[in-house]
Amino acid sequence: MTQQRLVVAEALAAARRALSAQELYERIKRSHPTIGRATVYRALEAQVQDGMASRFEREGHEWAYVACDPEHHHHLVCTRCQTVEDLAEDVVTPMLAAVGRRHDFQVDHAALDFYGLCVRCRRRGR
Amino acid sequence: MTQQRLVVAEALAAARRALSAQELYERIKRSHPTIGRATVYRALEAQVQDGMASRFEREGHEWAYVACDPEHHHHLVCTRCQTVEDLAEDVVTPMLAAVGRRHDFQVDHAALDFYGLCVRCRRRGR
DNA sequence: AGCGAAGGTGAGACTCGTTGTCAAATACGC
DNA sequence: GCGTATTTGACAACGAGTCTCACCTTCGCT
Repeated sequence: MTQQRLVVAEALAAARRALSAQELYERIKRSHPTIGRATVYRALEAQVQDGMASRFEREGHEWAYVACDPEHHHHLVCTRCQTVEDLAEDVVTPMLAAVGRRHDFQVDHAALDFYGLCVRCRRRGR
Repeated sequence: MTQQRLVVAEALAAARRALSAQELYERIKRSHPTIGRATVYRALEAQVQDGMASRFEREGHEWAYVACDPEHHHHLVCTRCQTVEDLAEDVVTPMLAAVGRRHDFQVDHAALDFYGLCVRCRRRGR
């Protein structure tokens, strides 16, 4: 665990919302001007690998990353403010079971992302 | 609806498994050598837009496309043979409801992809 | 059918997010 | 502390996807 990996992890965690690699790189550069772009990309990749972050699709062919604790890999993404909420594990487990039961399929892992409006944006919206 | 869009749609449907845009382009070029790369990409994009295909992440930063009827947007992807199965709608609906109930979140749409082994590969595997 | 507008196509240049390379710097086991 | 393995930063390279533009289809309208 190096200094830079920490910085990247912290920056992502601090954002508390979905960021593309590029956006994150630019943010970090403000406080750590010497950091290399490749370093940020590599750190993100490593985080995804280790389950400390996860990646999903954003509008229009773009990857976005969010920090997440290793237990929660599924998300509620607010399409207005880009805030990301973890999906409670106790909702996921029955889902996986249901899928395995209904189809004859051995689920290894899943990517469950729900897009919509969070409470705040919904209230503010109208 | 043009000739080329049809060709792309048919090629994707015929594959019956997940293909990257590049792979699909190369397949189509075998039978239609004059087709342009951009055309295939644009056709795929249009199909995703219209709900005739959908896109998800494959191992290691790659997009993959599958044909699907407009009703079924969620998939079971076999990580061995890349076959894609539609997720039954009657499993999805309760999921969305459960999420909306558990979290105070207005789900607009969701990307639900389950990865694992299909029956065939599981049987053949061991 | 014939016309005209609107939009799609093909070829290739181009963009830009991401990855590879390599010498220097840093982390970690002993 | 000491040596090795790994990571870093700078930049070059790569490549999937996009843009451009002249030409060609499609389709509504008459």
